[in-house]
Amino acid sequence: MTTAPDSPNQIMIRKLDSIFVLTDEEKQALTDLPVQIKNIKTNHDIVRVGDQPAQCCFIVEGFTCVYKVSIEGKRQIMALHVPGDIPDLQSLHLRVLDINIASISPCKLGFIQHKDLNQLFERHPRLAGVFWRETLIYASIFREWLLNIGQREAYSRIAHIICELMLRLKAVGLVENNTFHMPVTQAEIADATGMTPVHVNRVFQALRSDGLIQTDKSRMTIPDWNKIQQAGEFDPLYLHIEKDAAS
Amino acid sequence: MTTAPDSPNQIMIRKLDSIFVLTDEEKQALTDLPVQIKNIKTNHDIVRVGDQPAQCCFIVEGFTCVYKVSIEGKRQIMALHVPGDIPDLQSLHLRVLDINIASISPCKLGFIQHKDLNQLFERHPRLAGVFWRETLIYASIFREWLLNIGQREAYSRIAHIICELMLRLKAVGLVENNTFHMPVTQAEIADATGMTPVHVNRVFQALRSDGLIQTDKSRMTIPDWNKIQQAGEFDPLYLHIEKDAAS
DNA sequence: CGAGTACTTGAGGATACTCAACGGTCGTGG
DNA sequence: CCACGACCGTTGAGTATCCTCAAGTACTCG
Repeated sequence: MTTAPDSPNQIMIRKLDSIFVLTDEEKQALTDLPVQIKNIKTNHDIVRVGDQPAQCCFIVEGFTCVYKVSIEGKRQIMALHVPGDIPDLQSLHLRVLDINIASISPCKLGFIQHKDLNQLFERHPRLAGVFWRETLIYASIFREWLLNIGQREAYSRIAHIICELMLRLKAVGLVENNTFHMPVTQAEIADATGMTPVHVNRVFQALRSDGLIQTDKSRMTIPDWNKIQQAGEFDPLYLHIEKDAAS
Repeated sequence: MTTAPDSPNQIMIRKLDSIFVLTDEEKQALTDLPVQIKNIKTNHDIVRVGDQPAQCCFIVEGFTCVYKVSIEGKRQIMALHVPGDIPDLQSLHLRVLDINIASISPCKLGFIQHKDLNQLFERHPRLAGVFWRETLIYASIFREWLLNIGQREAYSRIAHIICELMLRLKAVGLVENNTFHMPVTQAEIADATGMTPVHVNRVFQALRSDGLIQTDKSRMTIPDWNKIQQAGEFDPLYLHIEKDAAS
């Protein structure tokens, strides 16, 4: 009685439901949101600094990242986004974007008009709180990354980011047998952790030889969660996940 | 006809007005918010990881910081807050705090109950958007700090943080003749920039001898804005300030 | 099969850290 | 009024983590 189970909106609903349990009515309202689907290629800017979008997008498939480039030309990746995430939700209240968002893999995106979101919030005031909460969790992740980059050494830093991705993918049901698709290059990990690709590569080798990760192309397997969690000093409180999706 | 001009709420109103111009009616509603004032000493935790506060606070006087401690015992300061700021506004939608907030100078704080805020939002829906915007700007600052720590070298990093503080203080009218009160120790700057106090000290000496800053106790003077702005690669877009307060 | 991209390896070097000690200032109390 | 402790800032010497530069190897795709 609920809805088309394969509507692209479902992945976003699953994500939101993982951080704040939704009623059936709210899920229905979200399912009915008008959405425009677009496919984009790898390494394509979705929005750029200075843009003033009238819409935001959520990820149906693929990974995106938020980045800025320093005047010296160095790129910092500030966030990675996985299916279900809404990377530019902030544009709802910050009209002028101060960041770039790009795909780092082939992506399927769903675009929602701001006006449709605002209408939704009028009818379902609790949902405004859920979306607000979503933006606050992104802020919380930024803070954790600050701790990560500022205080942890390279080995823990990379272990931490892998732990985070695994839990976030698990929340939307994209982890099976401790294995998940992670289409992130070592160069991108480098830009996300404030390191060089060369050093990331060396740390990856150390993580592999210590049995913390197994990689095969872009598939990542975590043989021993406790071990990598400890290495990454990972405490999931900051993700504010309330409910894990069973996969 | 507005209100008691010296009510403690005014500093918060001035801050909010700087990021989203308020109507007189909205200012009045904010002035009427019930507030409890408390004075606290330096280096005192206001809230801690795991707390579930039913209120949030704004700063009337003094500076606070948001911090976390890694398992290795290293402290990362993720944000500095100045008068007018609402450091724990996120607690409105993230019930369990994942951060600590502490004073770094003697502070006067105003506490607002969550229920009073929610009531305010019901009567003035636009204000909910303003407070949401406020949390989004904090997120934007976190992102800029990521760029700062991840990609810039020590000299620019410290110049940048000084630029930011000056602009934020200017927005609430706390800068006179390019001089402002900055009660932040070098050890705190170190924890905020992911450096050691020793190295911060050396960079401060370089900044002084290059004529970018002048310090006298906790008073900071910026003789040449363009120079330090350039050194810090500082672009204020990310602060999303719409209106500067004249001092 | 060639070009592009990602990954890997080596050697040398620089930024920033660690450890340790000293000086200056301020508030407190005898 | 001076002595004391506490905190902050400063300086020096040695060092480690991570960077730079450079080249070479796999893999994928048209």
